[in-house]
Amino acid sequence: MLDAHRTVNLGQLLHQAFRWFDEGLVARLRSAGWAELTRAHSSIFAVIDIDGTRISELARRSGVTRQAAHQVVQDLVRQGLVELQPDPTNRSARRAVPTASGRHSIEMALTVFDDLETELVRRIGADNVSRLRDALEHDWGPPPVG
Amino acid sequence: MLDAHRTVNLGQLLHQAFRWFDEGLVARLRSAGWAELTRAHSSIFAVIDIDGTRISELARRSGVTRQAAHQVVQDLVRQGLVELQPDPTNRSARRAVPTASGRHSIEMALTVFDDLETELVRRIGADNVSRLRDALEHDWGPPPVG
DNA sequence: CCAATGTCAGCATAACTGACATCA
DNA sequence: CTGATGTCAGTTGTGCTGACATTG
Repeated sequence: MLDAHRTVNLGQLLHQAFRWFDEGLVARLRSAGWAELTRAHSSIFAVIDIDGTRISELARRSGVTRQAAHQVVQDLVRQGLVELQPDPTNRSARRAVPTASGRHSIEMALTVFDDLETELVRRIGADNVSRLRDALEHDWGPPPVG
Repeated sequence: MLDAHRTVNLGQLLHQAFRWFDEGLVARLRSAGWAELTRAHSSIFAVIDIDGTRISELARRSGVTRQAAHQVVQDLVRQGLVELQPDPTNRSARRAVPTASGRHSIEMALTVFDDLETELVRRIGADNVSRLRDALEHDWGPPPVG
């Protein structure tokens, strides 16, 4: 019973599943020409709006600090995938807005997401995938700390 | 349709779910006295056998390089949680074996895993959790690269 | 005065690649 | 000779905390 690796825990399983998607995404986008793609880039790109999003909002959505999101956005700017524009509603804020090239990359990424999910359906069945989605889309609330 | 954050993808959902478990685990083990615990430690501990495991095998199970696993094992040795013993079947190999203190930590971790899963059942229901498990325990195969 | 935002700097963690010695 | 294993060294990626200026 103490044999930890035999009793596979849910956290472990979720990690493996996440990596399945992450590796698939990065591998395909790289081979499609996005050479400098890393996980940090894709995780920001996964939550950006087509018409632009504040850095602090990107941080909240992707679950990292403002400073970490800032760094990734600066790199995406360097790669020509997003532009920083002033936020008309707040002069202390700026919006990260995808460029034409960035929008093209987002389209690619969304296509890859679909492909990966389709491939998963082929491998474990549509029922399992939809049940997986159902469970994950529930509100789990914050991780229990106490 | 290009609004990426509205169409939440499975990879994103899996990442959030993994972090739910990971943060819960680390928070509880830390407050139970394991001060130096990090994700790297727990991910190795999650796959070690009670009677010892080769470093290269730990690497394969946890999905990192031999060198990365080596580093974490060295740190676990420093913390007195595992010992390195010669492998009787192969003189170029060594087994990382949990100490008494290490076995105690593994027991704690397994208890926390159970608690977290129980808490999740309370939040999203037993049906959802068991369906989640079912889907994740299928063999997904390697991430599609081509 | 306070809260949110963006930014700069420094630091810690974690995993990587490369290289090499040992052993089956 | 080849392949697996362990190890050392160097490097990169990633996110963190702290601090500060600006804006609402």
